Amino acid sequence: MATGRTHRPATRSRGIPEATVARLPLYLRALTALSERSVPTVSSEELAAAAGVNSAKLRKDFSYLGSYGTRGVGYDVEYLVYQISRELGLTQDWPVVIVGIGNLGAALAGYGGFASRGFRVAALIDADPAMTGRPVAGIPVQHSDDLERIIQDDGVSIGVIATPAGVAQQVCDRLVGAGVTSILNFAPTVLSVPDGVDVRKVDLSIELQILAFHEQRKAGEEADAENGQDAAETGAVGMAPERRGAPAGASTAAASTAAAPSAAAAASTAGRKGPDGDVPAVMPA
Amino acid sequence: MATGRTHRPATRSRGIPEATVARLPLYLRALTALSERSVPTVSSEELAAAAGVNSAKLRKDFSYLGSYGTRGVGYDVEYLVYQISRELGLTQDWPVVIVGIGNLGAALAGYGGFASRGFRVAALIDADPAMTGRPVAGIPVQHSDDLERIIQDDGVSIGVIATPAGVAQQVCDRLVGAGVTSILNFAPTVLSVPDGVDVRKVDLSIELQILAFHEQRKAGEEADAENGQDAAETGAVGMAPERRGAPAGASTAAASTAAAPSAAAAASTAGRKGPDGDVPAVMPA
DNA sequence: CGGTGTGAAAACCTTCACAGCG
DNA sequence: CGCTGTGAAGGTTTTCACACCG
Repeated sequence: MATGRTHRPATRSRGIPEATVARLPLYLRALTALSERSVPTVSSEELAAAAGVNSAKLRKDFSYLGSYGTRGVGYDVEYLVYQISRELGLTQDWPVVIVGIGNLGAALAGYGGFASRGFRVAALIDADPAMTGRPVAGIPVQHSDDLERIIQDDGVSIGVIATPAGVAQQVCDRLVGAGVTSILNFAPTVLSVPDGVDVRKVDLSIELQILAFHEQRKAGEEADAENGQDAAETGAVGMAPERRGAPAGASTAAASTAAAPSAAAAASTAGRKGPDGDVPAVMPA
Repeated sequence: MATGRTHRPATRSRGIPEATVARLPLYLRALTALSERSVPTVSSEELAAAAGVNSAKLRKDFSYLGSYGTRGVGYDVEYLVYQISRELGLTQDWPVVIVGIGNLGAALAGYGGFASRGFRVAALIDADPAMTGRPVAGIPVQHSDDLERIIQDDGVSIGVIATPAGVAQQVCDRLVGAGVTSILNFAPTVLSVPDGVDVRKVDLSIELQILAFHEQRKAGEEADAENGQDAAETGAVGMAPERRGAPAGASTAAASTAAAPSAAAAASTAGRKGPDGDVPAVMPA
């Protein structure tokens, strides 16, 4: 799903499938909510609904952890919370450092969901000397010169990168060099890391792009009386810009973190709707 | 995956597999970078490396879009940028509203990766009157009373929810009611939406939990000379807090992995409805 | 020759449906 | 009876490997 390098071809013997691991946090969240409301037991059906999956999947997932339910009754909420927490490694405390204290880094620093799950923000690190010492979410920002020392002193094994893309790889290298073996990357870049280091990435714009894909599809369907496709190949195959010379219009912007415009720019050449600001993007019925 | 409800059992005829759609943005990013460096063509091998996938997968992915390469040569960078952009629906402008302007909402508002891919932040909306009118990332915050009007006036079909979990569902309902058909949810809650509405979620703490799982596994491996598993079922079945009526005496719980309180501990002590809960990045409702 | 495009095989994940147990 | 736990079926995704073409 997100591992940068790291092949891990098959999870060892008692391996829990990746897909299952990725859902355990969902179950845990739903269970924690039930626990707060002092609900003692829950059926696979109910819990599945609360977690947004179907019950067969949930039961199969739990079957990888062991037989923790009671037939005819359901699951003991507290017991399951404990089992899943343990499986996820949340019964221990994980010190985490966040590197890059911009808007996003600050948001992460203050995110309640970390602390409540055993993740302790051990340090905030930024390369800007003007930030040094300033408290963000109650934690003083430290200068990146001290990165290695901080990692080692606190025994940090998980690092969060929230820097601009341009420096993400070198920050990553330093983190890894200092002993970090898991990285959560918010910078829109592919990080390369040695074997044994896990990388997961979160790219805010990727999710939006996936939504746009489906959104576009919806729009197309409406007007798809006889037209076979999304006008994909209908008459489009030959309508690309100019293959060679390319538009190259308003490139080179070097916005903040992100890459470049060009994507949408290329479109302007083609026959699509006007790229102006009033495109009626799928009006509701 | 992330769809809250929405079955979509099979993508229609000309359907591109979901897994492929999810990777198109990665390719696009890599291609955009090449385009900026004026690289004219690229092989599947090179592009795959830049995008962090393997080349067979990339070629298969592209084969769903059509035959856009040249055997013996590779792919024309500009041409591919255009084709992928079009496929993703990025050749048009997508107005987006962000609801909940806390730390995270503010970070999203200023995120360069949106604008550069055809997403225009049409409005920032918050329920706190004190925020109203205040510019964030250059855009004035509007009050949530005007939510419906804003959506309709701007023809917004994509909404981003960055509110606390507690109000996410009602914000969602209002967005959908006003015509939004795609939602990107940052609140740690399962949203339910009517058919035809897509929901994708990003949960910052889930990614960390998945990392913790693997991190724990690494730690276990080191000391795994003869010990079969993570002590998972070895003798652990009876070692939960108190199970139902089970004689809690057995095997001193928490002896192995646990020992440190935190997530599980806090949860099992019942009560706890406290402070943080699951709020993403702040802000009152 | 070099590299794409793609059937076919393998791996993985989800769903079904029901045996079996509390 | 009700609900878990799970083999087996079905579907999707990844990988292999090679035919084919510029």
